[in-house]
Amino acid sequence: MSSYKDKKVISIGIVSDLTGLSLRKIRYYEERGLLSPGRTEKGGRKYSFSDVETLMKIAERREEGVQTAEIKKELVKDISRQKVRDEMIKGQLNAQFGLRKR
Amino acid sequence: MSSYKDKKVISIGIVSDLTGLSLRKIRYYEERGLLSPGRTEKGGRKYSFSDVETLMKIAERREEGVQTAEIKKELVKDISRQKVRDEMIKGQLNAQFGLRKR
DNA sequence: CGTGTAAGGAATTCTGACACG
DNA sequence: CGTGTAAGGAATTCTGACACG
Repeated sequence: MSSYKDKKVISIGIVSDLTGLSLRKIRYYEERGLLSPGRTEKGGRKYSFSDVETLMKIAERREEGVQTAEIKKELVKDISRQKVRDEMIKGQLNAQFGLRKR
Repeated sequence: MSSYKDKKVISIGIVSDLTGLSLRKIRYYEERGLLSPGRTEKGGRKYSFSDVETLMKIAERREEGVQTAEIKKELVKDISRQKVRDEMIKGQLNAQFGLRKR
C-alpha cells in the first residue's frame, strides 16, 4: 500500500526548500485543513513526499487565484481518484502475474 | 533510476528515531565513510531513506561484532550487487513490455 | 482571506574534545 | 576502535498576535 512516499519524516524547513513556499504558507494551508503533517514528540511538524506533492498542487492552484476552501475540495476528489487508479493498477498487475501458478 | 528513496531530506533526529541509533553513532559511521548524507546550507545533515536502510544494515553487522572498516567493504559490494539486480529487473520488464509495439 | 513579520521561548543540530577501554 | 557526554554556539521551529487588505 504505502511506502517511503507516505512516511512523515521531512521537517518544515526542507519542505519549504522543496516547494518554494514560505513557512507561513505551509502552516496556513494546514490550518485550513488542506493537509495534515505528523508531529514529533516535541511538536515539530513532519511531512511526507505526498504532502510535498500536495503542497505543489496547492501552490499551482493558488497562483491561479483559487481559494483554499476550493482547493480543499479538489484535493479530496484527487484522493478518491488516486484510490481508484491504485486499484486498477493492482488489478492489472494481478491479471498479468498474480494468477500465474508457474 | 532514483526517486523518493534517494532524496536527502531527513534530519538526523528523525533518522535516529527511525533506526534507533544514537546521534553519535550516526555521525561516527559517516566519519568512517560508511555513508554520506547531504548538507543543508547551514550545515545540517540530510539523509535519504536509502541512508536509513544502510544504517540499519550497519546496526545489524555491528551487533554481530563486525568492525566499521569491514562493514564499509561489505556496503561497497552491496552497491555493486544492487546495480546488477537493477539492470536485471530492467531487462525483465523490457522483455515483458518494452518490445511490445502493440 | 492569505500572508508577512517581530517576539520569546523551546528544541535541534553542529563541532571539537575528553573519557574509557 | 566505538561510543558517551558536557560545552558553547548557531540555526530551526513553535505559537499567538498584529498588520494590511
